[in-house]
Amino acid sequence: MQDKEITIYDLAEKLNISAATVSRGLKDHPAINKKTKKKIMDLAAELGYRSNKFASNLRKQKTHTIGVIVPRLNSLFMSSVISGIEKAVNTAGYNLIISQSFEKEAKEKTNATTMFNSRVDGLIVSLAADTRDFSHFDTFIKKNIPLIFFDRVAEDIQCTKVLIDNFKAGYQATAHLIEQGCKEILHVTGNITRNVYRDRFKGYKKALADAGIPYDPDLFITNELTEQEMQTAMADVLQRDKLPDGLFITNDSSAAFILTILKDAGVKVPEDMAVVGFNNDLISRVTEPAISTINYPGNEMGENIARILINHLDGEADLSFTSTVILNSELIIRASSQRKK
Amino acid sequence: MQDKEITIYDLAEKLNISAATVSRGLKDHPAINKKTKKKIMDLAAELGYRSNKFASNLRKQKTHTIGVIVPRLNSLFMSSVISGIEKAVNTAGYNLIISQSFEKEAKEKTNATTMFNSRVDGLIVSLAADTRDFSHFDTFIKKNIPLIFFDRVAEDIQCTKVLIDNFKAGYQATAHLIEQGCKEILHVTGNITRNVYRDRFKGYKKALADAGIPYDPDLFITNELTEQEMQTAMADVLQRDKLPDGLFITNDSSAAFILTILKDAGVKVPEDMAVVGFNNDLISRVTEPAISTINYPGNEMGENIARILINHLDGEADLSFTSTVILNSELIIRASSQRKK
DNA sequence: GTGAAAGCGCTAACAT
DNA sequence: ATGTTAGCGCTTTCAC
Repeated sequence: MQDKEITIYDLAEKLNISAATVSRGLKDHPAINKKTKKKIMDLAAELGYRSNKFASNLRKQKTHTIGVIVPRLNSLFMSSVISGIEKAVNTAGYNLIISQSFEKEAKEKTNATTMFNSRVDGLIVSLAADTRDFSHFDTFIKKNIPLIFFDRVAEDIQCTKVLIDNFKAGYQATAHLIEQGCKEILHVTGNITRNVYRDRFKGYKKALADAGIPYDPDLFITNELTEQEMQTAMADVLQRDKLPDGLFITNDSSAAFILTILKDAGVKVPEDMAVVGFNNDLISRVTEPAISTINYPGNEMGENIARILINHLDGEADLSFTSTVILNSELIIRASSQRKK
Repeated sequence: MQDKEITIYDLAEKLNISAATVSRGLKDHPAINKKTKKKIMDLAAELGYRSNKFASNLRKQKTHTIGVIVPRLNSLFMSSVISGIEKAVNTAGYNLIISQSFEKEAKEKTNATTMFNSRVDGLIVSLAADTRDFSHFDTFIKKNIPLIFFDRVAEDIQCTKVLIDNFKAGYQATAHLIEQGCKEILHVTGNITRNVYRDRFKGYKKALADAGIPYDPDLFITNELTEQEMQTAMADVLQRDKLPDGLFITNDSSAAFILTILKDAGVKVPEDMAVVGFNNDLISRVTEPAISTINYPGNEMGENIARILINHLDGEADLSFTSTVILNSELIIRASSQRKK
């Protein structure tokens, strides 16, 4: 440390007032004289005073920190959610700690522990692909630390959830493929114990049913969504006698990757197979053909999440804390699925 | 708060020892009897004790928190760097606060202030595209808070920098295009006040010079790398009488986007124009044709950065703190630039 | 409108 | 090997 850190005592001494008054003045306490306040503020600015959060948190037993655990940060969707959260949180004077589970339950658990030990005032989570056990959230619930899930939610935990209507999105994507003349629609998705995948799958099945197309289990592939597994799964599909004529794939990166596999196999998109992805990541726009996809309001979702949490923390909206917020999503039609003019 | 929070005093009382002993036992102090340690540990686990970081930080005047400011998190490169940093930092018992500047100097400044007020023990930065003024880092330097830049570095600030040899990478990319028969190579890049872009540009010019090709300013485009600007810039290029026959583009997303523009304009890649990108993001592999690119070791970079910082903080390596670490990069040749078998 | 004083939970110098 | 003690900087109750 170069310059010594300035404390409220230093300010108090120089102004010949008490530390208590300085403390109050700094946070605009109503009982303090305007002039005194101004003197305090000015001196603080001049001396480069910064409040010591540790002392303050220690005293107040509140950290003004919010934790976020997400599977990964490398999608447009996630970064817009985070950006939305950050915006709302910053303006409310809270800090953010972000960590990634890399789709692993084990990492999610240690992340949750770290968050707990950092005494976050609230926790925002989108679950890892392989999380089956939710006991790492028990400590939060027990201590009444508010918990919000978004996108990939834990359905058995009673708390606020913010997500899109995955059933509807799955339905729309599938209905669109049917409308384009597809009859054998392959659905490639993640593990359906996770709500997002299960609901999309339900929407897919309902759209088939509504169109009088029987559901064929051979046209349903679920895996960990890695390139490796996509490769294997598609190799298998492409060896079948009867190829599917439509693909509904649960995320754009996988859809883009599968497009390269189809290309290598000489399958024409959309003529032989029409393709719909999910997320509206940049990647869906640069492939040849561009991929039809479901667009989700990441930023809006982030801001919503943060606002709900902060209102709760600031004690303004205790009541509606265990609600579910559904945001709109939309189908964006591009060349990969467009067969009719 | 539900259950009251357990403190070392609670543990001390139940075990009939002093709080100091508990404190020492908890951190495995060598002078404490093994049996006592075990008793302490066991009781702590049983009662769900968690150390109060605020008290500890307040006392130790150290936060064990490291701040990271990056332009954006949505590239494979950035997420691997972060992942590398997180890994190294976690194992060393430090926490991480991550924030994004979204390529804006203003946001970078407020982020830096937040980090400063959160009293991070060290700060890791990759600069926003439009940062010209570096005064927001002065406070860190003045207070001797270690600062590390990576990738997009501030050259005038004396501190550790971790990056790749952008000159070499730019040279390789350009030389490769020349080797493929390109004579009119357009270089599209960011503002060359930023080291990464300037050095790539220098490499580009050197490769041209070495091949006896004169540098043509019309074949050099610098902008903010947004889709909008790419669109405008390429529209201009495509109207020229003499089109370039090679493109060296400073990042894969832009390269992928430009590929779509070329496609719309009926330009064949690589026949009419050979294309090389930068970063080896997933996106470079899914376009048609796949994009040749420069691969950078994101994870390795992250781990390096974190280790250097932590060694410094833990007082193990004070000396070499103002060094520059150059990591290897490599050219990956794909279809977008391959004209000769 | 302002001050005095206690205490948040932990650590470390010093003592034993 | 363990205990005593003081203090990190802030907030807040209770005085006046």
